[in-house]
Amino acid sequence: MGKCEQCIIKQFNSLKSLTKDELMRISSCKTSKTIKKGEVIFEEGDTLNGVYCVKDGVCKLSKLSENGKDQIVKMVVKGQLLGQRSLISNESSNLQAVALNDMEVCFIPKSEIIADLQKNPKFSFDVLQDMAHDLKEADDIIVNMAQKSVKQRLAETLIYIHNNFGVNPDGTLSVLLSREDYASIVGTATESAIRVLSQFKKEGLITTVGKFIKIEDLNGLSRVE
Amino acid sequence: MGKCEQCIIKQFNSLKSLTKDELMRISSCKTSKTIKKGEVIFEEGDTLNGVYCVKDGVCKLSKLSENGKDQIVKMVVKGQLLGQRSLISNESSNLQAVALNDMEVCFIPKSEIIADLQKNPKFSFDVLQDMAHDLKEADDIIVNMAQKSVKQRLAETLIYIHNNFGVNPDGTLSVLLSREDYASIVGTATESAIRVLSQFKKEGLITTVGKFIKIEDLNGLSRVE
DNA sequence: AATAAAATATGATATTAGTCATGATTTATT
DNA sequence: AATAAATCATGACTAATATCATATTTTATT
Repeated sequence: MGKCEQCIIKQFNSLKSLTKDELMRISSCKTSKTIKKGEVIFEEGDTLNGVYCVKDGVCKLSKLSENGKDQIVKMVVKGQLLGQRSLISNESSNLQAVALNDMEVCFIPKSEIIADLQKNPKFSFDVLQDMAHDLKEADDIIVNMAQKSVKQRLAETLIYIHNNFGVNPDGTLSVLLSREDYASIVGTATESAIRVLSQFKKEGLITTVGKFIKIEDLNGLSRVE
Repeated sequence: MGKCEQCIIKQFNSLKSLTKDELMRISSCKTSKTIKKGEVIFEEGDTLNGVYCVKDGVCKLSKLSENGKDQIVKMVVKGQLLGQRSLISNESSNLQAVALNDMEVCFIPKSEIIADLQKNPKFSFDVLQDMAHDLKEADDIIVNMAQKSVKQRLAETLIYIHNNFGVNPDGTLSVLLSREDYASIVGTATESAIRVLSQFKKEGLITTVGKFIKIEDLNGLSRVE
C-alpha cells in the first residue's frame, strides 16, 4: 500500500498542509479502495466515519428532491477530498456520492482528521479555504439556476467539464455522463437536456460520438442565450 | 463603545470561541457602525478588509446575474458574521450586501481575524463549522431552485423567514421585504412573485397588512405544490 | 395638501420547459 | 447472434413562467 508522505495526489488538496508525522500516522490507518463505475460510495443520510481522498476517477454528489428527482450538486475529481463537510458538521451526509467511472480512493478515519484539524492550524485553514471555495461555487450555481435558461446552464456545464476535467486525445470530454446526468446537473427533464444537446449539434457547437461529446465551438457555446 | 468580552451577540457566532485576551484585542481595534436601511455595506468585487459582526438588523447578500437581475443568495441576521468567506479566500467579495432595515454592526479588521484563525484552533474549527453549515444550506437551495416550482419556493421562503427571523407582536413577519426582494430570493419575475402571493392570499394561507405578510396557515403553506 | 415617484396588482400574450407517447439506437445478457 | 433492457431521440401537447401593458395603491417629495 502506498505511503501518504510520498503520494503526489495530496498536493492538490488540504492534506498537503499536514506534517510528515501526521501524514505517516494517516498512512498507517488509511485504507485504499477501488470503486466501480456506478457504485454508491455513500448514501444521503449515511454517517461518514472519515473522508475519502480521490486518487483517480470522478464521482457525482447528488441530493434527492422531494419530487423524486436526483439533483447533482457537485462533481469531485482526482485530487479532491470527499465527505469533509459532513465530518466537520458532525452530521450524517446531506448528499449521495456515486462513482462516474472506476475510482481509486483512500479512506482516512474521522478521528485522525479531526485530531489534525484541532492540532494543525495550517491544515485547518487550508480546509477552510477549500470550503470557502466550494461555497462560492455553490453561490454561482444558485444564481445560474435562478436566472439562466436550460440552454445556458447546459452550455455552461459543458464548458465547465471541458475546462475542469479535461478532454480525451480525440477532443471528447473525458468525463462520460449520461443524458440523464446532464439533466440532473442542469436541473431539467432528461428529454429537455437531450433536445438542447441536439440543438447544439445542429448549430455546430458540439459533435457527438456515441455518448461522447466534443465541444467544437467554445466561444459559440459561451454565447448561448 | 461596548466591549466584545461582554457582548452577548458573540454567543451566536464563532467569536464565542475566542479567548478573553483575543476578545480584548479585537475590542480595541473594532469599529461600531450604524447602517441605514437600503444602504450598501459592500459591493460585489469590493476588497473586504475585515468581517462584520451583526449586532442588530438584517441584510441581504446578492449577486448580479448576467441578465441584469439580482439574485439573493442568503440573508444575514443579528448574531451572524458577514464577509468571512471572502476574507478566508483572500478574494474580493463575490456578493453584494445591502441592509434590509437599520443595522448595528461591528467591523473587525482582517489582520486580527486571520491572526486568531492561525493561533486558535477552536475558533478556526468553529468558523469551519459555520461554513459547513452555509454550504449545506446552499446545497439545499440549489436543489430547490432546480426542482421546485416558484409557488413552492415562495411558500418555503415565507416559512423560512417565519421560523428563522421571527414575527412581530401582530404576527406579521418581522423582516420586511419588498415583492421585488421576494422575487429575487425565489429567482422569478417580480410579477410572478406578486401573483403567487395574491393566490396565497385568496387561498387563506397568508394575509397582508400593507407590505407586511402574516402567515395564517403554516401547514397549508408547507403543503403547497 | 398636491404632485411625483415607486411599489403593488392584474390582464393578455409569448416563451420556455415539462410530460406523455413512441420509435430508434446502443448496450447488456442469454 | 438473438433478445432484452436501457438509453437516446423526437413529436405533440400541456403547464409554468416571463414579458409587456396598464391600472391602482402606497410612499416620498415639493
